[in-house]
Amino acid sequence: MDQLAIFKALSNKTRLEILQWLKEPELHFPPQDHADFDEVGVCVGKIQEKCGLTQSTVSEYLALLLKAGLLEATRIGQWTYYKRNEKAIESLSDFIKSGL
Amino acid sequence: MDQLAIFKALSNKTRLEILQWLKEPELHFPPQDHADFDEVGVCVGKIQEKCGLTQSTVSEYLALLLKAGLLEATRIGQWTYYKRNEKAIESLSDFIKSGL
DNA sequence: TAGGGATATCGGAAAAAGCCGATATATATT
DNA sequence: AATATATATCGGCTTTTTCCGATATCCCTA
Repeated sequence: MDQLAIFKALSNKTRLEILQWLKEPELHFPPQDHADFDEVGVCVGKIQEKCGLTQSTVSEYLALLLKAGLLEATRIGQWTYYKRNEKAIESLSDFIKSGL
Repeated sequence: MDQLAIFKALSNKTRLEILQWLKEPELHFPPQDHADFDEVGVCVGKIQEKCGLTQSTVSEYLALLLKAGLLEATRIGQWTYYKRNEKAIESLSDFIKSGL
């Protein structure tokens, strides 16, 4: 767990929002067929629409959050679904409380 | 509490280290006269020595952590002492656990 | 009130991050 | 195999961050 990489990933408004949207996908994204929110998360395209940034930027943001360990990715067909890594987020909280 | 400002403040190796050093000042700084670690913290000069960066840089880093709410400052004579704002750090941990 | 030490602020050069359009890759369909 | 769609990667321009030296401010003591 690279805390510096995690904090860098979190030090951007859009990336913070993405994490928060993914907390309750059904509240922030339209219903999706063929993929369960809780199981695999939300696909890149839907996240991109919500962000209002270009596809490449959002893809890079998601890759960064993934690399920091805050998200998990699942490829299904031509879609990549991203969801939160709740364990990592809890670990971060614990680290701040006792290690920071 | 501006989470984005907080994460930006934390997204730097030296600033992270400063926060961690200040957690146990007696372990990381030489004993100081006329000022209690627990009460007021550590003065800028000592933190600067430990960092190995210039005085201006460290002063700015401390100001940034202060502005983010993660540190508190006390001026005594010509010295400014900085210590952790434990309440803010705990709030951050809580925010990550339940709000992020 | 003059001088010295501690800290803060300013201006700038270099490095990194933010975002984009173009292009590449992967998968599905025909 | 050709095409279409979703996502990833690349190159580059712009903005922000990093970190410095110089200078200003604040406070103490002579």
